[in-house]
Amino acid sequence: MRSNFRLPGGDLEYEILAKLWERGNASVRDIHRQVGDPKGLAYTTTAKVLDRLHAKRLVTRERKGITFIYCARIGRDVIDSARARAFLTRLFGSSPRSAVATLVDAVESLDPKLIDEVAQAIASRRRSKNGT
Amino acid sequence: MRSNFRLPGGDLEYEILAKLWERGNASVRDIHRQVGDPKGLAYTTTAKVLDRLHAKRLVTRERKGITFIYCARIGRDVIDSARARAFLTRLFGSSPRSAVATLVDAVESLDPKLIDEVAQAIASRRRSKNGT
DNA sequence: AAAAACTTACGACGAGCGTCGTAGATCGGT
DNA sequence: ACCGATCTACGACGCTCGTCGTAAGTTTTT
Repeated sequence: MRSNFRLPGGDLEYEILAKLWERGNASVRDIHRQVGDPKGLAYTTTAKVLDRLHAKRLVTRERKGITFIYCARIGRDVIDSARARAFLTRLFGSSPRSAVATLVDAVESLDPKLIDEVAQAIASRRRSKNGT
Repeated sequence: MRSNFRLPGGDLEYEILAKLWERGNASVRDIHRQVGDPKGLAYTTTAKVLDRLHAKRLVTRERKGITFIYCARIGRDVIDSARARAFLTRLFGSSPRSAVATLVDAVESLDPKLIDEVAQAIASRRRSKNGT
């Protein structure tokens, strides 16, 4: 197989994984305090999601007494790229060309300023590619 | 409420809707021949999806004898924009800035040529915005 | 030690989708 | 009129994900 893990498939999973990237490691309680609780979720919901993340091999966990300390196993860059590619693949479908314009429109409608960042990202990419 | 319909939530739904945009209108059989069958799906699968599309008010249908003739009710532009925004919103999460670079990377990794199209789309957008 | 608080394990439910199978209605050819 | 082909309706199943509740240990507090 290509990869050893499965992507976080939902928003909550991703958000919790993100918190793990941010903190380095954390217990269910920690994550719950920072993610689940503010959303009004039950403690066991947070625990369950962390469990699924573990089943997907996205995180490791280590016992510390009765508690598990979770830790992201896959880097943010890896997941983010894969996720972005997955989104784009779905969005582009069979006609990438026409989807590009739609995508740019969407970026602009979400936040006009972001367009400049896109342009900038492309520009710097080109600089580093074409020597000079 | 904001909108009168629900977005196609899955890839098959979207693909079938796309075929409807392409053809203007079609029966289940038509769509099945062009989408479902090539994928090895059962006829009733195609029918069911068209049914769900109808339940989501994305298509209209009109009886013609015993058969239904389906027709897209919402324009492709509307759906595509909404879909693109939904994707981006999920992808960006709380930090749009950093996600932009990831997105550009992903576009490039899928097809390097697409980057040029993005740049072009942005350029033309700017032209039409800043007079001149 | 007994009670209260906390931890993980696990089953469950609903909703969304892809996917069928079956049932009942209808059409068409012989 | 009858049989087979075709159409729609609908319930079902598997899977994913968010969401809980409960059970069963462990730790802490009193």
